[in-house]
Amino acid sequence: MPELPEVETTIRGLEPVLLGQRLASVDPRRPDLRRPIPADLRQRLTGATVTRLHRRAKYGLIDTSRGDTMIFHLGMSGRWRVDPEEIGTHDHLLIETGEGRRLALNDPRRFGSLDIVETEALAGFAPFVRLGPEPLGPEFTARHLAAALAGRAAPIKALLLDQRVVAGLGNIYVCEALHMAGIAPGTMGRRIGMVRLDRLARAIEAVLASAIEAGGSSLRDFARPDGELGYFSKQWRAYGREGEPCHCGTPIRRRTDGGRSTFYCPRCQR
DNA sequence: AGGTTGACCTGTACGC
DNA sequence: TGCGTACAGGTCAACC
Repeated sequence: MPELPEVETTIRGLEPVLLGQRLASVDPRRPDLRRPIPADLRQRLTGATVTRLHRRAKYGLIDTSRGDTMIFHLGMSGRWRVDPEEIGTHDHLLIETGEGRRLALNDPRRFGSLDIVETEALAGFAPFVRLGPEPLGPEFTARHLAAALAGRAAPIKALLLDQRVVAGLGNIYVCEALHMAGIAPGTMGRRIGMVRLDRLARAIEAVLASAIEAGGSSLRDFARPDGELGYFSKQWRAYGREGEPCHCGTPIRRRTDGGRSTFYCPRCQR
């Protein structure tokens, strides 16, 4: 679930619960997820007030009045549960706010992460150092793609999954953007000219924007205690649609690249 | 250096 | 019902 639009929607859903609130308790339930959870995370957050929630790539950022930022990554299976009735085995971090709201970071596969860094030092946080531009920001253009893909022989699908090229795309939205742009996933990066790169950049922006909008339109569902988000209406044109007709009528195909499924239309995507 | 592969974890869906 | 297999939205280290 968690690619850029899902993290963005998560941040927007957490905002009404956390923004301006004092963190009455912050309780890691295990020492690590994908990597160790900083031992001082609890102490640095407890009693602090949340001043801002934002996002970089697929990372959620929670700033506090003490000059710290908690950084969470949802991995493959992470989500925040709001006011859960019970705490389960995969609730790895518990938070209670000054007004008694409770949050649980739930992540069965534990591919996610939790970190805390000084807000001023965010740019130096190791996973951020080499990230490419935000796809919905001003630096992301066809020109940027041209520079990033110059001389690259790897397939465009792999290049778009590389967070150094552009930050925040995952398997679903790469498939969707390539389908929308009419580019075959196996095309070598260096073989894509400016006209198609321009189409690709706009497709990426459009796919992400509409996914965020779809999430945002049902944000009130976020706070359901079961944690089900309910807004993943499957409006995908290619992803998960093997055998179903593309808008051109040709059945969508699925293949495996580097262990990941790729969905594409063999007629529309060249 | 760039490109590719496998490992990390658990849950779920499906075929027999 | 039970068992085995395939697969899942992400990174990152280790290899050619």
